[in-house]
Formats: sequence, C-alpha cells, structure tokens
Amino acid sequence: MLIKVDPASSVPVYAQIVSQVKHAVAAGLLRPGEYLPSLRETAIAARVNPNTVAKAYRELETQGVIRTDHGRGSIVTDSGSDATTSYRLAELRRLADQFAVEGYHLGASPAEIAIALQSALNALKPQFDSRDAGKETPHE
Amino acid sequence: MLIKVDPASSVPVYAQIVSQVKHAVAAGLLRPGEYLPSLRETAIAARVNPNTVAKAYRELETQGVIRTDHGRGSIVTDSGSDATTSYRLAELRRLADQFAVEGYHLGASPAEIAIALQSALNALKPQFDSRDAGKETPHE
Amino acid sequence: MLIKVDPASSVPVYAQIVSQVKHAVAAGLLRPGEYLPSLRETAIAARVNPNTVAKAYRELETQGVIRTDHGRGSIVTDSGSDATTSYRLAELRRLADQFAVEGYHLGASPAEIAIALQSALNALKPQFDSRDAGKETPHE
Amino acid sequence: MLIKVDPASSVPVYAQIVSQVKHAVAAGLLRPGEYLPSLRETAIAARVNPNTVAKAYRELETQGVIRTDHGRGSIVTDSGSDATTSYRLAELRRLADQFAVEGYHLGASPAEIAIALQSALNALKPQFDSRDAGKETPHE
DNA sequence: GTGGTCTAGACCACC
DNA sequence: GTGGTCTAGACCACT
Repeated sequence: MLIKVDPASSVPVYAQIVSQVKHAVAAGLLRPGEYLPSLRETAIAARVNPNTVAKAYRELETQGVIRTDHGRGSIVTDSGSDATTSYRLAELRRLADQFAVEGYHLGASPAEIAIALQSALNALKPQFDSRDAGKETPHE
Repeated sequence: MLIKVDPASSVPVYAQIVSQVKHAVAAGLLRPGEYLPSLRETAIAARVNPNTVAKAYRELETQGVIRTDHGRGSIVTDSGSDATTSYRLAELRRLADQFAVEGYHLGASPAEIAIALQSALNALKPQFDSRDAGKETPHE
Repeated sequence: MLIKVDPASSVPVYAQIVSQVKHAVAAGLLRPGEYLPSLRETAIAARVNPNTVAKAYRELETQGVIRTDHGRGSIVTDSGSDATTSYRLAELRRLADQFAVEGYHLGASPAEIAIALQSALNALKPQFDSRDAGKETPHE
Repeated sequence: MLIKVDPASSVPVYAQIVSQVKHAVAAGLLRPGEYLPSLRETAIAARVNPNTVAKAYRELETQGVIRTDHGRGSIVTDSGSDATTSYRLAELRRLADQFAVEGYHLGASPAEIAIALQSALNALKPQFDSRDAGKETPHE
C-alpha cells in the first residue's frame, strides 16, 4: 500500500489520498478486514502532514470504505455501499453520463468509450468476482 | 439553455456552469457556431455574480469549447478536442478507470456499470453521429 | 448570537459551539434564512482558532442545521430533520431513555423528571409553534 | 449482565461500559449489594482490553454507582445520588433542556417528546418504586 | 470579504 | 502505540 501525492496538483492532497485508497480497495491491494497503514506512517510515506491524512481517512469513513477504531487504527470495511438501490442506480447513471460527456469532448467515439470502460472493468474483474461470490453464493 | 446552480454544493459554482455548458454542447442543445447567452443574462438567470460566469466562460475558452469575440459574445466552437490521439486515449482510460472504481464502491456489478454507460451513450447518439459525419466524410 | 466557550471543559470546544448554535436555533435567537456570524468573527468572539470554528460549522452542516455557501457564509436551514420518521422516533426514544436513566442516577423521581422536561419544552414553545404552523397550516 | 461494545463508535469504549452498567442498575438488572462480573470476565465477554474495563469500573466508583473491594470484586451501591438537592435540580434542568433541543432538531413535536419520555420512565418504573419505597418509608 | 487546504507542532485520550 | 483536538499562521479558491 504505497501512497503517492502530487502537491502541485489542483486536486487537494487529501482527495488524492481518498482516491488512491479507493482504487487500492477496488484493485484488491487492500482487502476487507485489513488495517490501513497508520496516519503517521502514511503521512511520512507520502511526505504530507498527518492532519491531511487524518482528513482523508475521515472522508473514507463517511463514505463507508473504512472504519476507525480509536487507539487501534483503521480497517477496510468495504464490500459495496449500503445505500438504497434506487440511490445507487441514480448515482451510477449520473457518473455514467458525466463519463460519456467527458469522452465526447475528448473527441472519442462511442465505441472507443465503451472499450475503455470494458478494459477498466476487466482489470477489476477479480475483485468483482470475489465480492459477488461472497454476496450471492455464501453456501460454498 | 437554462443554467441552474446549487450554491451550497462542494463543487464551485463556476465549475457547475462549465459542466452544464459542456453537457449542453454534447447533448446538442448548443450547436457549433451558436451564441451562448450573454454573460449578464446567464448571471441573472442563475442568480450568481457576473464575475463567476466570466470565470466559467474563460475556463470553457481554455478548454476549447467556446470562443469569445470581444464585444459580440461567445460562440460554441467545440467539435471534439484537438489533442493528440495518444493523450486522448490515455485520458479516456483514466476516466474509465475512475468510473469503474466508483461503480465498484457503489456496489454495482460490472454488468450494471456497462449498462449505465450504454444508456448514457445512447442518449448522446445523435450528437456523436452528426459530429462523426462531419469529421469522417468531408467529401460531401 | 454570542458564543462562549470553556477551554478547560472536557467537552471539545468545537462540540460546545455546535451545541450552542443548536440551542440558539431552537430558542429562536437564530432564525432560518439568517446568516451565522462568519468563521473569523466567531473565532475572535469566542477566543478560539478559526479552524476550530470551521470544524463546528462543518459538523452543523452534516447535521443539517446550517448550509454553507462557499465565499458567502453559513445560513440557518433548520426546520426539522429530514430523516425518516422511523429513524427519528427511534432516536428520540434512545435520547429519552438516556435522559430517564441519568435522572434516576441523580436521585430524581419520575415526577421531577417529567416536570423538568415540561419546563424545558415550555421555554421552547414559541419555536415549536412557529415551526409547526409553517409546516401544518401553510394556508394562512 | 451482558455488555456489548462498538469499537468504531465515537464514544469511548470505557464510557460505553459505564453507560451500560448505569442502565443495568437503573433497570434493576443489577441490584444494590450484588457483585458485578469480574473485570477479566467482562473484558473477555466484551472483547476489550482489561485496562479499558478497569477504567470504566474506576469511573463508576467515582460516580458512586459501585464500590470495589480489593481482591473481592465490585459491588453495586447506587440508590440515588447524594448530591445536594439544588445541584440535582439544576443538573436535571440542564439535561432536560438538552433533550428538548435535540428533540426539536429531530423535528419532533413537544407531544412526541413528552410521550417518548413517559415511555422511558414507565420502563424504569419498578426501579423507581422500590428505591423510593426504601427511601421514604424506612419505617418498615 | 467569505470559507478551504495545508503545515508545524503541542498536548490529550484511548487502547 | 493509535487517532483526536487545538493552535498559529501561510496560502489559495470562491464570490
């Protein structure tokens, strides 16, 4: 779990950390139940202030990706949001729309856009599989 | 071309305007060559400070979506980015990856994610078609 | 709207501010639509660091008591939580239970406890009335 | 006497234990003179560090709810605070006020709030009765 | 003017 | 050891 940050970027450092942790979880580099590196550890590794990491971890907690036990550390909890289905689908549609529009303005064709997504989904396939197995067929 | 803005959102007002104009262009509500509503008009309609709209228009100009003729107004120029192909594909891949990860954390399945995208692309199909016709068959 | 803070208290300063703003709203000293004093103003008045006030305001925002417009300030929004009824009742019951237990351990009788509550509710009566009027009989 | 703890809660684990013991006493699950489960027992049952339980018991002793006999265990002593009447009433009023304000922000009506309290008091009625009998009619 | 981000560093609470 | 609170002060983004 190695976090790298670009302090010159316009996207806030804490948001970069949030994004990287979410990617790591989705990519299976961090598994549910596993501890995240401690605040200070991450702060040193990423060469940022511990407060900044704290803010990122707080944000991850409100998003339901991790859970923090005071005095012990932060644990990956994620196995899908527990939001209502209707909210999830609406949100998904919103993100899809945004992605499609960005693709359009990049000059890509619908086919190119769809292929790019397939490629991204394939890269995450193992995580989807193991999660969905845990959810839908717990009888194994 | 009606612009609505949520001042309490964490995404800056000017960025909301940028995003809405880009959506309008991608959706064909604003066509290349057409004038945007004037800065002042937009400011009143959206109940925001004219400076904020000015910033949004400036940003759109930087992104190559519109062109501003001093004293006359702003015209839609966009018909796809003129960035290099390799940059476009890399950027597209980055966006796709991000979309896939967000979908994962929302608890959606790969199929649901792909379907959401198809649905969004279909909604924009007319724009893609007319643009691609203009691009690929200039022999007309 | 005067905020006072006891830095020696075991309850965090930011939580003291949250509590005082909520009391002020419930008491009608701050009315929906009104601006809160700015971060810096409050920080100076309460003799605390602006960051501490910022944390309090952020917390009030997540609780739905205020709404913050970037660059403009924070506005009182509260006219009752928009949580689901079942959640509200469960939460209310939890708080009531806690209050009753505390009363027991203070050595108070059930009658004393009920009277103390009536007294507190009476003090807030005008606020309840105006809110409920706005909600239930908007035909006036 | 079964203690359950949520390590991810923002209220400290030791405070959760304190609160639960107080509830148990108020609810009559633990009666004056009775022994609490041993420190170690509780630690194992609640899956927490024995030091944490020790801190909770120390706090309960300070509050006058239990008494610890070295080497023998902890006994419930509580049958109401021995604070002065004026302090008790002031404290009660403070708690009532806080409860009323929280109820207001939850969107509840005064009637709903009062009813929630009655319901909570009724659940504790047997304890109040037996305690008050012991206090007010020691002539038996 | 407003609030937001980040840093540096002290001190505390919890386990 | 862990995370949480608070301060001081710089700098930025938004309106």
